[in-house]
Amino acid sequence: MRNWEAMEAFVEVVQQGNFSKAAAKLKVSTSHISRLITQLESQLGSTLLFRTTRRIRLSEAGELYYQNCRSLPEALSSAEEVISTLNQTPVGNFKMTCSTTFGERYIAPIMNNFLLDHPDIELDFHLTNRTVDLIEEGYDLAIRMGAMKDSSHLSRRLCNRVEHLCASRQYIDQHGIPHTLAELSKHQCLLGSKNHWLFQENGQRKEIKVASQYRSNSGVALLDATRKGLGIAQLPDYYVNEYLESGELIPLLTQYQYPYSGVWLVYPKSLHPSPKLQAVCEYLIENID
Amino acid sequence: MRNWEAMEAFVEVVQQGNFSKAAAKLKVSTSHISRLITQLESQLGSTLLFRTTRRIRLSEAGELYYQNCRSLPEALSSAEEVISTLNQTPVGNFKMTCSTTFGERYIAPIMNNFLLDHPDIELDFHLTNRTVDLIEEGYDLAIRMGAMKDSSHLSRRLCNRVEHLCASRQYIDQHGIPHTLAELSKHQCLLGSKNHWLFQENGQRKEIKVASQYRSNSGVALLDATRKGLGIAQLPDYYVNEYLESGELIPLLTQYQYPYSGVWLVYPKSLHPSPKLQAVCEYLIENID
DNA sequence: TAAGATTGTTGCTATATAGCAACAATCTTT
DNA sequence: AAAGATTGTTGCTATATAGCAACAATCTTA
Repeated sequence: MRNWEAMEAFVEVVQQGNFSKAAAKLKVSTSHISRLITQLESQLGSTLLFRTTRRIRLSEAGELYYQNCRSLPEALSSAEEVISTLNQTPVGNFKMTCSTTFGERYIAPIMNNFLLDHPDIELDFHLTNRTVDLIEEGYDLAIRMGAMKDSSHLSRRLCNRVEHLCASRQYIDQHGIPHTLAELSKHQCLLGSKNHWLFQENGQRKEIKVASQYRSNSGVALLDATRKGLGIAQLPDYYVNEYLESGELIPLLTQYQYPYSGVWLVYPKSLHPSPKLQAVCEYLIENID
Repeated sequence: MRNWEAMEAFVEVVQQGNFSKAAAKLKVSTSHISRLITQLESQLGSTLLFRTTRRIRLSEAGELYYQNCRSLPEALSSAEEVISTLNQTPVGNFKMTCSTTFGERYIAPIMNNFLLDHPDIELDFHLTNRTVDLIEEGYDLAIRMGAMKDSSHLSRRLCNRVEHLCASRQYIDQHGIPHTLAELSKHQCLLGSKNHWLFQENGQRKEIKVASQYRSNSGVALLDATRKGLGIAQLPDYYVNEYLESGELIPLLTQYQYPYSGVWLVYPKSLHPSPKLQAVCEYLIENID
């Protein structure tokens, strides 16, 4: 770990012409400056400046060292300033992901409006039902169904979604209506990305693993299979609301329906969230309904 | 005083890909690295890198900061290297001063030989009888008659010179020979740069202030005045030896002659003398006789 | 699948450090 | 010419700091 502070002190001493002014500028004591310079000269094995009690003069080595170091403090300041301006306002590239249908139907319109208000933000919006590794793949934000527990992420509830367990009239006519969770094992269960269904029994969250001969990470495919009577599926309200209303699909086991299958904003853990992330999150929460 | 070490730690972490390797490279503990990064992020008010326990990834702010800072460690290293090579061997510009005649007659020939052996040294040799301010005017070395006491300089004896008090035969015939120091006040005293003469009485150094109607900072002028019988002068042996031998000038008060009126190498105080200074001093002392 | 290895973080403490005050050496001013 | 102001240096001490060890979270390997 090299002696950066001594270098900065030296450069400042040269520019100010004496130790006292340099100390004042750097907001440290002159004794500190004095010791830093002495130490620097020791490390370099070279006298950098000759000093009387009143005046200083650069040695040839000091002149060389100064010429090579004078730009460094400015460079660091400029680097810090860039970050500072980045912190002032939401700007930059924003990479986010969301499940396909929910994204297309709800998130994309909100984000597009957001971009109209924030022309300095570039959006990179990946719609996929794959659960991506945020940090690994450099995402700023994911919108996930159901909260995830992960030591390196934080999450924030975006809105509440109900997942409806349902089947087509045709399927019910053939297989009957299940009345308990246990009865599900006798039915054709159509699974999505997760290999369990979420219910609530006596106020307790309950994850039920069901055997399945059908899986798809596409809600659209799942919905189609359900409508064609291939089995029972648990689908978010925005897929099935219209079919439940029309009576094409029948809600099942509603007494066990989990009330808060939330939609979450998930982002990498950070003590200092970027303005762009904050702005996007606020805007989404504000405009989701 | 800005946080240079944290910046260096950050750059190293980015380049090494993790905290541990960066710590090893910088020869500090990982805990130190961890705290430096945390502290840097706090100061900048921005998360620079997202970290799982196993992997890190730059945030947009981190990427920007890295791009702006990556060259700084190299720059400092290179500055240090320049000084290091400067320390290896005597090189560079060497500015020195000496009294005119002594310089012309003794020092210049030695320095010219020195330059033949050291083509990398550029000499700036000022011959003057003015007592220059070494530090103020940027001199590396002065050659002075008589040691000087000064808190901001060091000195080293180059050789011994005897200052002969003498007068011309013609002057002695007219004014007689002084036999005591007190008698000098009755004589015409020709003064050089200093306004006193140096003697020894009972082993004690003794500076005698003499009234004078003639002063010159030029030894040549003083010698000429002495030879023409204008008065008594105290002159270094290299001015008068030939005339004392020929009998043209008569030595006076030899029992009071100060034995060690030395010639001194005087240079700005420094804990780490430059190789060029050391080389010049050694060479002069080696070759003065 | 489980045990071991490796990662970054945090509490505790020995160590290093920075500031205060006193000092010596000039320079300035009256 | 003398007193006061200002400079850089140094001893002392309160404070900050860096390393150790323990830890939690993950990845690797058998």
